[in-house]
Amino acid sequence: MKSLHDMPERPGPARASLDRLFELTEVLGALMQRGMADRGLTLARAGVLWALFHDGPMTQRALAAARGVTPRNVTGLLDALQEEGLIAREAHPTDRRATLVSLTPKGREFTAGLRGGRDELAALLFADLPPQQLDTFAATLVLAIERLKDVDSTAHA
Amino acid sequence: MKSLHDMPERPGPARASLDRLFELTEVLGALMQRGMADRGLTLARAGVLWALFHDGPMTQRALAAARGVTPRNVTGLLDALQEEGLIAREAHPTDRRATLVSLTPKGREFTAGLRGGRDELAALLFADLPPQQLDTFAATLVLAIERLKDVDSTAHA
DNA sequence: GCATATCGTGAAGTGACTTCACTATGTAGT
DNA sequence: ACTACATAGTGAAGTCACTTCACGATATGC
Repeated sequence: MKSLHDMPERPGPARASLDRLFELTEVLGALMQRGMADRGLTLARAGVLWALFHDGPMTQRALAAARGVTPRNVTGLLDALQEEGLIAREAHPTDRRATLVSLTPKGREFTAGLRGGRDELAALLFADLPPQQLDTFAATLVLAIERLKDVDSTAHA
Repeated sequence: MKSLHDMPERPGPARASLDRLFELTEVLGALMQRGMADRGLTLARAGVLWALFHDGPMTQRALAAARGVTPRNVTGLLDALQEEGLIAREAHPTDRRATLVSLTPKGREFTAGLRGGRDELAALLFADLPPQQLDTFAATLVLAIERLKDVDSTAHA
């Protein structure tokens, strides 16, 4: 008969894939961090710029929700970005408590550069792959993301 | 004739896959961080434990190289782990400058728990996938990791 | 109007990380 | 053996992301 402990001895394809995922997370994270450092800012600050680029001007509160961090943290990140001239704080037209954050021209230019870098990297990584392989890859990624989010939400309960 | 700007308008499968990768990096990172926080420690500290678990006792210098951080940082992480009773510093048998770091029984127990959690997650994510899909996925991951490392090393030049 | 929720921010603190300087020790080179 | 140099770990000081708590200013519901 098969022992309950037959499986754990061999890696198994599922575990191997997850380990690859961990490795990729590390490498990709490091690469992004380096890329941002070369451009003179940090991942957290770049994330704020990216959110503004995608969704347009918004309040700091909305930005905090979009980035999943505390409002207080957003204040600090924006202070730095404003110092660099990449974002601007304006008065909110109707709510005098809130400030409306938007990209300056310089911020827009910078963010367009980011987008270009991303597209370049995407081409470098995947452009030469057979469409079917890339499809399978993307579909599996989507599945993994979905299940990970599930785990996270049930863990919060 | 086709304009040079035909392509950038559509996302394209390569860019979509890379964006998924970014998303997964975020979600997986958040999940790991939460998992470690629940167990009473941080990602950086857990990484040190994991390295010791895999490669056995080693000097702080070796640990720094294995984790890709500065030796000074290792000192701080080990201080915390030693406080928790998860690692022990012993005198190096031949080199009196170095300290040999090893897992305590408590540290080994803890790390075995981590491994169990990883295997559980792997099963949850991938166990029910057709072998061929998982193979394609893993192979593409390996390719992406390899190319990312390439980019990083050439960028260092 | 008055209670209450919300917006941003000062104050204070944590964790991961860095660089620089310094001591203690190993390793040559002559 | 003695001098020169590299290496192991750590104290000091600082940066960045992030948190919680408290507070003043405004909005909003009743």
